[in-house]
Amino acid sequence: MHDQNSNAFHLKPARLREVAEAAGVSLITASRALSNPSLVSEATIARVQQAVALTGYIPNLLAGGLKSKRSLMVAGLVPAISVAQFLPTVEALTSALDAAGYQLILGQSGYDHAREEALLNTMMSRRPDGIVVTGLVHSPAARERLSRSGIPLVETWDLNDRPADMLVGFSHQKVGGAVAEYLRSKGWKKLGIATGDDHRAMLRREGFVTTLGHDVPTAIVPAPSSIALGRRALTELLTQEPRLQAVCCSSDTLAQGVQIEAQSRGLRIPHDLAICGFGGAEFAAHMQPSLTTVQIDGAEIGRLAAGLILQRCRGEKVEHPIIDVGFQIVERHSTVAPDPAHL
Amino acid sequence: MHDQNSNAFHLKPARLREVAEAAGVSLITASRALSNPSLVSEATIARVQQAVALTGYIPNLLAGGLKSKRSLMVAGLVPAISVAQFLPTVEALTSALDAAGYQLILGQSGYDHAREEALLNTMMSRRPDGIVVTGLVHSPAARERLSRSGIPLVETWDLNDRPADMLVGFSHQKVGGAVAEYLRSKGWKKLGIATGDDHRAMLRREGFVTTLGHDVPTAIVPAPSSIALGRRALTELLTQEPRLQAVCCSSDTLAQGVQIEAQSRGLRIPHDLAICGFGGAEFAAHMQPSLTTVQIDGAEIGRLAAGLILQRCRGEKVEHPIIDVGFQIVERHSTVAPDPAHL
DNA sequence: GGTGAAAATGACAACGGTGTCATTTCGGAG
DNA sequence: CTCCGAAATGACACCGTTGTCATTTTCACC
Repeated sequence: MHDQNSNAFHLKPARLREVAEAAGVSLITASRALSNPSLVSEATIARVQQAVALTGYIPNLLAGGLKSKRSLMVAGLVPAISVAQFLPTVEALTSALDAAGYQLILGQSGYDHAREEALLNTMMSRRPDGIVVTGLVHSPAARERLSRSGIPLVETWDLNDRPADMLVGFSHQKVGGAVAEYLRSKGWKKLGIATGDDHRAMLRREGFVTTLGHDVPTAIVPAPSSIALGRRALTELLTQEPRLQAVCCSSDTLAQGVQIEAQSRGLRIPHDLAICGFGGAEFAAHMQPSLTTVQIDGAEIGRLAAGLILQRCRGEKVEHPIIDVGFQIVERHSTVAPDPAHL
Repeated sequence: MHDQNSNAFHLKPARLREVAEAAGVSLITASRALSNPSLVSEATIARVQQAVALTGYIPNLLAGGLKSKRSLMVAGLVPAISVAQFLPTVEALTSALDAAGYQLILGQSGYDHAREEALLNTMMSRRPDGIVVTGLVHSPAARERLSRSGIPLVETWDLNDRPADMLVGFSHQKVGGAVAEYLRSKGWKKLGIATGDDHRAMLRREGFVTTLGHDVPTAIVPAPSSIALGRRALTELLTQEPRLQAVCCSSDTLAQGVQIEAQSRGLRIPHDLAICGFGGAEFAAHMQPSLTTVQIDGAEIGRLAAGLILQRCRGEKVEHPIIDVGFQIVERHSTVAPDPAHL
């Protein structure tokens, strides 16, 4: 066995017991030195840390979590990772949790309620210390299970008087209404709407239509949206209403597709067609002409959600379990008539 | 206590023991009925499943994983979630793992080697059944720890003769070289490069420069890239070389910024400036003019990575632990001279 | 020096499952 | 009817850590 030395490293990985032995303390003292140092003397902490380095010890959070009932994991559910809207939220959520020693387990519910329910069950079997979902939890059975489990839950990107637990979002109806009023205030008369078929987009459409007080040309495309779907949507809208003046889109990507299709038809924007997006994507500001959009602070939603979960994990009382982060219409060239006289 | 009944649900959640009692079988039989049904009679399985429904049992994967040494989790590391390039990979990875009953724990290493190392340690303490990183594992200490741990590891989005364990990727040097040759073959002479400062982008640049055989105007911007950084990069390149004819960009987003800046300066694309992106983003096809880019099948990388991990988890031997998924230059209008005479 | 409270440490059991090996049941062959 | 192997079930210990309670040590103060 010429390589007996190197093989020594292939022995069973060190457990806390080995660390404790190496440090000359009891198992439980070693445990505290690592996870609750305030209970242990400085000298002992140092010895234990030295022993950790020596043995190459890697804690086992499965074992720790089992006993302590703190898994230090938070489950996060998004419809699909590729939905750009939610990225800043997921990113901020991951960062904020990580800073507190928590990690995110990611799940894709795929805009499917049955899938969402199954995924929540799977997630719950990991005993996460919190769950963050984008959108509301739709399945009543899942809501019931979640509330029974006592796991802190944050619903995001939506608003509701009676959330399952906590909530960080904004009112999609209000967004739709605000866009309708905004476009009308700019003098556009023949309005249309191009929208994905997901729940939240439908709420915005509802607000849009309700505020206008009458039905409008509508193109509904399957979520998630894409440039190609945006092009198709405008084609459909123009079939419904050739004299269309403005389009409200359920995402910036869709709006981009609408604009590309419009330009390829020789329509001048906004003179012949005004466009409003949703989401506040970076590229919206750089489009030619730049795109008016509804800005949502997705990162803030993620941070706030993490904050709520962490507060609960620390056992603190959450004063405001419902947070409305609002929204903001960012006016750009795509909706500002260069020559109001044409109206 | 008018609601004693409903309070009954707030009792401690059911454990497998309670399920077994309700089903009239032993604890261990209940365990097998759920996790290894082939060992249990049909009738018993049915009774256990009924008992599960009755008690509202939710398994505890922390406990199961502790004993069985299968956590059913895979750790995934990306530099940042917002990096669009990796999204299809993460999405496909999540889906493929989910189909096999595994979930992904997500971590953001933030282009920082120290952070990467710390994050890998944290991840390892969760005893994942596999680890997938985008890019190579850079820290030697982390590589050492990982290989000692025996956790299946897949490095992605890069290529290397001696991966830490397994690898799914492609050669960035070759990409750089291929783009250089392609642009030269199209007749462009004064080439420049706009690139993020991350490791892989630098490798592409190396391939680009090596193939050309001489230094070129270079604008290096901090990762992650953005449209704004693309605009700035072109400004810098034009300062270095006012007669610049073509720009190789390290991402489609950067290329978009370069194009916007070029157009705002009145440069015609590709007549006055050719642009090549990287990543195969959807919007590249829809830009005006459409953007030539290097297409990578990110989703395939994710699927293959999941496949390798799962093979290892099943104890199968992996025949080809190094997979080169290659790349493809997608030619579009941004690099095809409408009038070769101008050259 | 004695006293008491706080700080530091330790012993033991337990968290909720599954691996391992032992035992029982069952069905078909002789 | 007996016997044997496979199928089905069961008993027990154990995975690696932490909660709980008990014990020892330290130290300020009278």
